Amino acid sequence: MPFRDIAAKELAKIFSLLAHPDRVRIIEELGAGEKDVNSLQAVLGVSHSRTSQNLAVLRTSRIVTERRDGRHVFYRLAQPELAGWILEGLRFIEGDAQASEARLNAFEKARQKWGSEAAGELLFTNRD
Amino acid sequence: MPFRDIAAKELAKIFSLLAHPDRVRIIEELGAGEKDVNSLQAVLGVSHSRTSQNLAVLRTSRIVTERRDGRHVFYRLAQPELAGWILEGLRFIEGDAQASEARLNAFEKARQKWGSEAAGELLFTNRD
DNA sequence: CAACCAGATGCAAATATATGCATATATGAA
DNA sequence: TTCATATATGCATATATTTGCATCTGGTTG
Repeated sequence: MPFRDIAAKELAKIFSLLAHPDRVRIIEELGAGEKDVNSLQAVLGVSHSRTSQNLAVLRTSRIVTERRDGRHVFYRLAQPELAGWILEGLRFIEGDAQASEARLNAFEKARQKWGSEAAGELLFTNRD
Repeated sequence: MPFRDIAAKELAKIFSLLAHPDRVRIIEELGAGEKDVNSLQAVLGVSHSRTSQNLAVLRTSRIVTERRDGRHVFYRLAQPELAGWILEGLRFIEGDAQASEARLNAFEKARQKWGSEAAGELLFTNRD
């Protein structure tokens, strides 16, 4: 298999790891610093099982790493720039001229929110 | 639904559009300029139907746009920077310290190859 | 010119495979 | 035992891949 195909396959796999709302949220949350499972679950507003399962996906693919402290397990991004890269991806959504007003507004808010926190600072400091 | 969730959902959807080896390849090929379906099919080495259907996915989500000329349909990236963004994603694969030698080599080659073409120039001109 | 043929592309149905989610159960530390 | 987290199972849904057919276009031939 040519290297292009290998690379495309690997990259596609990475995209598929990110192709889940909960996991996007998790990565963005962790962009602000490490958090334990319980905090994440509370913020996401989903079941602990679901949170744990999605963390398992990210952990298995080494997108996040874990640190145990007593009964709590704290997760952090293995590569913090990843959160920044994901935020940058928001640009392409915004760039979609056909996007609905509501959608654009949602992203504008999201960008302000996330942009003012942690990883967002990498990208949005000199924009707008 | 809070805007964070909307945004995460939309972004996850975009990731899922990219989470396919053929589509990654297509985007990278189109990063070098527009191409017709036949050329893409030849380069990818997959059936025309598969090529067409993956193009449909990208077309429907307005990641690519089409232009008809005679019996040929030429596709191009709606947002050329997208290819650059994807290439940048390669960094996170390379950054994975656990990655196998073979995998790293494949990516090194891919980076050189793609990096010297079209969209790659956006990113890799002042690196290495 | 009309009929026809072939290339290029799109689309659909059938099947295979993968993914997500909830429920239930397990581990492990205090 | 209880709290925090992880994993297993089973089912529903979604996605991918192949096969076959429909459509459109341009050139060719009668």
